Amino acid sequence: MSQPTICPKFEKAISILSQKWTALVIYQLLLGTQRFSEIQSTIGISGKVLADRLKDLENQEIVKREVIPETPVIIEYSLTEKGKTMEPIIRDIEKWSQLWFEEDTDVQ
Amino acid sequence: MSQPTICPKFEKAISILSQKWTALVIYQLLLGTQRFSEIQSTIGISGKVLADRLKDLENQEIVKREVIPETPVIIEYSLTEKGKTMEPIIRDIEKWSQLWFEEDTDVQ
DNA sequence: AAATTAAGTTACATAAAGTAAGTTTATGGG
DNA sequence: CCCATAAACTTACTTTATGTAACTTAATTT
Repeated sequence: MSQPTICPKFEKAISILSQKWTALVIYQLLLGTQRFSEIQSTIGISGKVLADRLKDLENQEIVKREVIPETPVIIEYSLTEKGKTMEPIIRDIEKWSQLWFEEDTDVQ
Repeated sequence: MSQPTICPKFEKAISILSQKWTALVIYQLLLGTQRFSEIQSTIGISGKVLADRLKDLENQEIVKREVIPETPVIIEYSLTEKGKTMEPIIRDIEKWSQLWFEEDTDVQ
């Protein structure tokens, strides 16, 4: 007998969100446009992995990259419309976390 | 100047959900109680990693493990109350995926 | 006693993430 | 002109996570 199968669209979404750091990057960008170094120091991700994630998210059209020709050059990252529609997901995670991790001691 | 910091409860929730396979395991268990081998063959995870994930989720009290003393022994996994309250998160991901990945060809 | 079955576990291989130093590009100072 | 500075990466290398396939355990049934 054949196994039930998982919707490929859902699997795709999950594969994006289950990459380490992706959800935190999106969470940060929900606060508004940010620069590479801001994201990096706020969430504590390495430059290498952040560059990777931002490229992936750009390819997925979740994040938009803008070059500001100042000196030294500044890059601004922000969410696209597609990215902004992920807000309910992030907010639900936020709400759930507040509900179920009461004390700091629960969080290790 | 000090960097803004991320809520540790939120980070904790994210660290659970951003592990590979975790969301898919929970998604499966939202369908009801399932056995190890059912989860394994439906989502296509290796036995090793599934055993890991189920242990983690049990420790987090998201999943409940029940031994059915038949022969050979059967283990039933299901969501706890805490686990069930993750449903909105999973449903939002599902909705978002349906909205933004229109064609199978988008999904690689 | 050998075979069967579910739920793992183990040993080993590959892929992903972490770390720290280096690169690029554009100025502004000496 | 040459050196320093600063932001955004990149590279080389190490450590951790995941994948693969064979093996283990325990209770039957043949």
